[in-house]
Amino acid sequence: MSASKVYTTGEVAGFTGVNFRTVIRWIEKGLLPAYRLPGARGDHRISHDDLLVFMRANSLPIPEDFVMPRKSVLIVDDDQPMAKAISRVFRMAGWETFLAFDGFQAGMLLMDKRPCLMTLDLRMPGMTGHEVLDYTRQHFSAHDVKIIVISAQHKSELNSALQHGADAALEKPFTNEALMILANQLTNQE
Amino acid sequence: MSASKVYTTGEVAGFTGVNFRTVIRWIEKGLLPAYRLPGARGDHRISHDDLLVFMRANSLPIPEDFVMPRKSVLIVDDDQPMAKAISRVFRMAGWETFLAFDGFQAGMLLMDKRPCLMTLDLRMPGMTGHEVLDYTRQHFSAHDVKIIVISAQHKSELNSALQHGADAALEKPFTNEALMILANQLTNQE
DNA sequence: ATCGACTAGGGTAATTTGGGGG
DNA sequence: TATGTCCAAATTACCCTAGTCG
Repeated sequence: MSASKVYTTGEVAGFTGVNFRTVIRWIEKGLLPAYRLPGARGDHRISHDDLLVFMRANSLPIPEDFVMPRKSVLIVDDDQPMAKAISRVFRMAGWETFLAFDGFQAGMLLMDKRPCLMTLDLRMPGMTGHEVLDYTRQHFSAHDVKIIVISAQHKSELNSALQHGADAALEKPFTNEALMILANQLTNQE
Repeated sequence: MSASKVYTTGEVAGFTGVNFRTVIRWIEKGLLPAYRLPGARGDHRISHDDLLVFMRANSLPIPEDFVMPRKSVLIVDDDQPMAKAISRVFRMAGWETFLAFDGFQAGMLLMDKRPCLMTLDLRMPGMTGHEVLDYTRQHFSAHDVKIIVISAQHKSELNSALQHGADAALEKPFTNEALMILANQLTNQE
């Protein structure tokens, strides 16, 4: 149940401040443990733990966002009572919470606080959930944030959101337990 | 990404105006903190922050492009042709430009790219310009971004925006010259 | 004037890094 | 986006010369 997060060569390059070819050479020289995916290209994958050992062994600076931060969630919902209710549930479970009541706040907090989870109400005024999903997925290769879409809309809307990159969908009304189980599932298998 | 920029000895030599061998000697004497890449050669890497401290401690002149990144502007406008037209004007003047067509993109790009200027159309759907202004001002005490509000609205609206923290207002239609003069005024004054 | 320690920078060969096109 | 390969540029260690200063 503790499948550790793995990185591509490009992500490791970002963490270490070198070119991705250099990362491949480290792997080829046996300096950095990695495995390869089946297939013609055979992409390299580097586990979080192996990379940490490598960086420590070579005295490379370790970025703050590399060591897994405390569990934090960005709650995006224009319905403030609803947002606060969700926030309460997460805080009871020991999470750090951030609230956004419009798209602008959501975007700022997402990049500023880098939460590991975002709940997104599909009925946000002035922004379609799909655009947010597409745009988020496009910008988050390394840091990835898990996204739970929440809505009372028709099920097909939620399914559509899943196809646009949401990691899970929750139909209103839902129980606190269902929410937290989903949140923990998504963030534990990092 | 939070991976702060790191430099090679050659780049530091360029910033400080000395030979790269001298940079290596600074490092060897412990004057300038650095780490080394794994491998036979063991290239040195110097972090931006360490270099800044070093240059200040030794009263070295600090190049413009070292602390001050290239002039960049975030253009927030749901009217894409208008946004692209504005972008073109800035790029002609050597600026780096980012475009946001909704509030979410604007928030993300503002925190991610940290532009030194933002142009904001007051008629953004789903977000009132005032909320954006208030919220931005609230979050940007340190990294001040200058804000130009752009609108065809009544003058009182623009004045109201100025009271909410905008640094300048521009009434449509406006000339490219007026825009660039304003942009340069706002970003040149420290 | 010469000496000796120190510093900045040049030359070379071996190696690494990173860019470009497939 | 990632890979393998080729290639040019950058970087290192080592040795060297010239200049500075007491």
